[in-house]
Amino acid sequence: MTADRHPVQELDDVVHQRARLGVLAILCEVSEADFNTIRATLELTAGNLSQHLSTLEDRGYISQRKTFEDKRPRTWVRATAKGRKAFEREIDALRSLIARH
Amino acid sequence: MTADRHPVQELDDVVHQRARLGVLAILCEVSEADFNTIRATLELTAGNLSQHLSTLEDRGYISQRKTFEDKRPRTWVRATAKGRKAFEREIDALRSLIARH
DNA sequence: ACTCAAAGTTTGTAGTGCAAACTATATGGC
DNA sequence: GCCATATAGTTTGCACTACAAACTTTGAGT
Repeated sequence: MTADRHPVQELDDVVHQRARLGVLAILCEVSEADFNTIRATLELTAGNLSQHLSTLEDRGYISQRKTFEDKRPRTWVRATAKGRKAFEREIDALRSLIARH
Repeated sequence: MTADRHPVQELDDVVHQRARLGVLAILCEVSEADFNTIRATLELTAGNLSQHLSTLEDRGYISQRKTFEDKRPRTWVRATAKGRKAFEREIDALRSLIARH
């Protein structure tokens, strides 16, 4: 009788957060997205997004690429393999949560 | 061109939290559960669960029924209609998130 | 009586999430 | 040229949250 864990226990706190979940969701759809597109899509303030990206980067879930386009700074973001895996795990956990329902 | 909102924007912060999501998930499976069963299922400390239940109660998502059984206090918890609806909305949002994937 | 256990609640602290304020560069009037 | 406004973010400061440790209360064992 293995005490099966409840699906919510498989959730990663870094991933299971509204803004960051949105960021990873976007970055798992497209290979790369720029700061402002993410900001607008999720309707976050720039400051808020900036911090969440740092958190995700510190965890190795995303990478940021700072470029200049038309002499203006522009930040491109992409999910790392680790980040994609973490997102997959979240999705799996959510799937089993929904499946129970 | 309606700027469709991203699914994560539909997530309710009170519901979209590991512990509370677990509580609601359990309470939407069974009509009533007692404090310690929830605590053990989700592997939460009593103090932690106590607070999350208060949060959910303040929001009107659950109701608590304090009883005495064998002269020992025992707390029974159930989801309110409002709580079930909130959980449904969360599930719907998660479903569309997963669907995109 | 004294100790241990059960069932929670309250309290204190560390961490998180958010927007306002700030930095830096570019563009448009005048 | 210089000031105002815009763009693209980062840093800072505060309010809130989440967690566990400490506490409360009653019961059972010896």
